[in-house]
Amino acid sequence: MISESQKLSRGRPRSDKAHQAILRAAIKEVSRRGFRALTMDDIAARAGVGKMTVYRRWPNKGAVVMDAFLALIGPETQFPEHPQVIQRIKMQMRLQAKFFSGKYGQLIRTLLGESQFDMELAEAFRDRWLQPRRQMTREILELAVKNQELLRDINYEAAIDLLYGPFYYRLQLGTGAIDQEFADEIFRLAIRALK
Amino acid sequence: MISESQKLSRGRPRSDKAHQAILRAAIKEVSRRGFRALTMDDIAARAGVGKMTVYRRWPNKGAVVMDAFLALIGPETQFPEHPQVIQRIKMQMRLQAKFFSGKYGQLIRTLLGESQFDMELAEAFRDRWLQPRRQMTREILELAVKNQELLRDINYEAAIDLLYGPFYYRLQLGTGAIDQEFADEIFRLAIRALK
Amino acid sequence: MISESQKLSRGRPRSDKAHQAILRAAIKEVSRRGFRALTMDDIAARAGVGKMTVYRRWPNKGAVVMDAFLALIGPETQFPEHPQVIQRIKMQMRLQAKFFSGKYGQLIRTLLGESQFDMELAEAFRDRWLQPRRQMTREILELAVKNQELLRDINYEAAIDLLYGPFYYRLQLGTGAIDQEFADEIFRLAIRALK
Amino acid sequence: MISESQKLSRGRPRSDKAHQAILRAAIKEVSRRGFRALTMDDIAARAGVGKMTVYRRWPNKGAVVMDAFLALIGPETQFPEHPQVIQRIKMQMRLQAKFFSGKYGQLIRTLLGESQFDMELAEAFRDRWLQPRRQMTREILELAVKNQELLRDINYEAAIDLLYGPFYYRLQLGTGAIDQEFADEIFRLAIRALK
DNA sequence: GGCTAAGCGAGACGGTACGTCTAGTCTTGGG
DNA sequence: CCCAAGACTAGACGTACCGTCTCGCTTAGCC
Repeated sequence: MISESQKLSRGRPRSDKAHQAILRAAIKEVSRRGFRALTMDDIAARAGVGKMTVYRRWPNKGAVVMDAFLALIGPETQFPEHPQVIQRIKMQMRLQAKFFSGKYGQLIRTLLGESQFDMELAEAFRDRWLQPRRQMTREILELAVKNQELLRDINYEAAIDLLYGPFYYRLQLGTGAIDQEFADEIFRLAIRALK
Repeated sequence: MISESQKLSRGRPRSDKAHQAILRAAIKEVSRRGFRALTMDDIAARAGVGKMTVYRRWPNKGAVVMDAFLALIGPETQFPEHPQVIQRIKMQMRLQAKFFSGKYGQLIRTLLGESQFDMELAEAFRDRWLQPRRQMTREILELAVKNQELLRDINYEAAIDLLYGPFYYRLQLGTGAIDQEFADEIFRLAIRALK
Repeated sequence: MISESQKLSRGRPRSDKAHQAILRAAIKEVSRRGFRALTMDDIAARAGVGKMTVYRRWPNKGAVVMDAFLALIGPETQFPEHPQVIQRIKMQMRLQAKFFSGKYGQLIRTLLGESQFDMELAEAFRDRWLQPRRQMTREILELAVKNQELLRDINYEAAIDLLYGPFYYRLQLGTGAIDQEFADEIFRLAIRALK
Repeated sequence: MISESQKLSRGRPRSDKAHQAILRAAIKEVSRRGFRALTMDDIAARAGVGKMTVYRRWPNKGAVVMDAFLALIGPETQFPEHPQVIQRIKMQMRLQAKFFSGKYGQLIRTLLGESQFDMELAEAFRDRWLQPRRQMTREILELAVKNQELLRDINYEAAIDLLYGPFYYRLQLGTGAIDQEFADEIFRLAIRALK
């Protein structure tokens, strides 16, 4: 936790309005022009903000766009409820398929690509996007094991890689469509491997 | 073949020495400084070559490095022979695990990352690196089906994604080690799904 | 006088301590780093004062430094007494020579240079530094005329320019040393022209 | 001398067209907007040139404008011919008065002001603008001495300071008009001191 | 003794220019 | 027509400073 002493900090407090404006501008501009063509000047200008205000908060455009992405669309792609627990995974995989092939698929590819050149970005992607979803998947798998829907003694990490690896593979390599059919087939195969 | 028409071209022929020097320089520099920090000037200077000479042959640094990569390490990671055909996949997956976690893993990550911003690079990666390996895998799977080592009616594309997706996933996302244990586990699960 | 109307102002009165601290900081920092490298942030920080407190009192760093300069060294370089009135000018020119070639010569150059870009600063320099000295010189010259030490019908403005122009010329252009010898020679020539 | 070996230098030679365009742009823009408001981007844009091309040749805008000034108007303000040699100085002083009070007077003030903050600039001003004129003046004075128009044993440096100091003093301090009357009066007084 | 207006230190704000860097192209003389 | 060298245009980068604004907090004089 950041200590209370920082609450006592003096001087003008950072503007939340500027913060939000920057995130909105980042998403808007990255959608309009793509990540590479996007510039910090663009973001600042579109947000009606000085460049320093952006750099005070984020070290580079990758970090801005990552934060914007996570703030905006993090809350989506939840695991829907379902009486039969492993079906929750299937449902979420269908959502993910739709998500990856839609307008944000390109954005994820971009962030993932950029992460290869920026360790902090990679860490943020892992910790704030990937891990929460892996954790949820793991809990569901554990429950399914307890319900005897799946084998005991699953290697959970490998199992999750098997379920989701193919999605990111197709997203990045473009070897085929990411649609409901694909999601269902991967789900079918992976579950077959675990049952 | 395009060679004959080039024989007719007038003027000084392109120097193969320069070509090789550029590829060597690209590999050397990309290893030393990383892809992002690498510049075309670096490559040209290290190769003792004018920048024009590089641009005459490749449109940007991604393309140079991709070519250097494929020329250097394309021949490796073959599918070893094995009497039981699906074991050839297992063997190759072990090789791939070693390869991905070694010094060239970083390079692949980089090229893959850069591909997200450069369609031509992505295409080159798909066509010259990925597809030959997928094709080989497919032929082996088809042979295994014929030998009744695997089920009939396999969705080959999905099957290959299931086998290799987890490798690229771990390579890019860094969610775990890529070692022989991992390779064997993914192989075991995927084959179990197909048998 | 404006003082009475200010007495009526309500609220917290301006802190004289802050005022003095700013002037001291300005002199200290401008000596240490030079005028160009000096920033308002520097001055405020060194004075232990908010930037607002500086800007409430002066419009820019030129004005601060000018005030600091005049407050600090205004009282110096007086015209010494002498029974033969024109000798007072000679004495003062020697003082000025010492002053211009000493540590404050650089500061005057700087303020004069900055004045070329700032009308208010130029005005302040003229009205608060130059004119009092020109006025004093004029009175001495008039007295000398009355005493028949000099010709009647002197063009006083031109005469003063002749006396002091060479000092500022050497100060700014650096064409030679500004020492007692120089002062005496200029004095000798100028007086010769007026006698 | 810069050695001949530089003539052998390889690569594309610096473009004289760009060089001239930059100097023209600098003069045009500095006249239009003033020195402070002028920016390197302006100069480059107006010259149709990349910023690097400007920075490759000059370290800052002061240096560009100084070079532009000297290239453009250096050739002017010569010493006219006259049968009585010291009259040549009078004539030149009238030209200088016209020059200082005209459109380039402001530019000289500016360069002189900027020189207070930039040693190289000050040096350029001294060596390339001031010294040639001082040298010419000195030669004329020496000739006048030989012709017995002036006293023997003149301190030439002080004499030149006496002649020209008042011009720069009025230019910089604005204590009065710089017109023919002023020029003639300063000339009359200074020559009276030397005769 | 409480009210209220202005000043206080701190530091974030919008803006602008800086000087550096890289990309990809062009221009030399020479092979 | 290719080569090495290096200058070219274009434009993003991240830093610095400007002069203003916004906090929570004094510090006075006036009721």
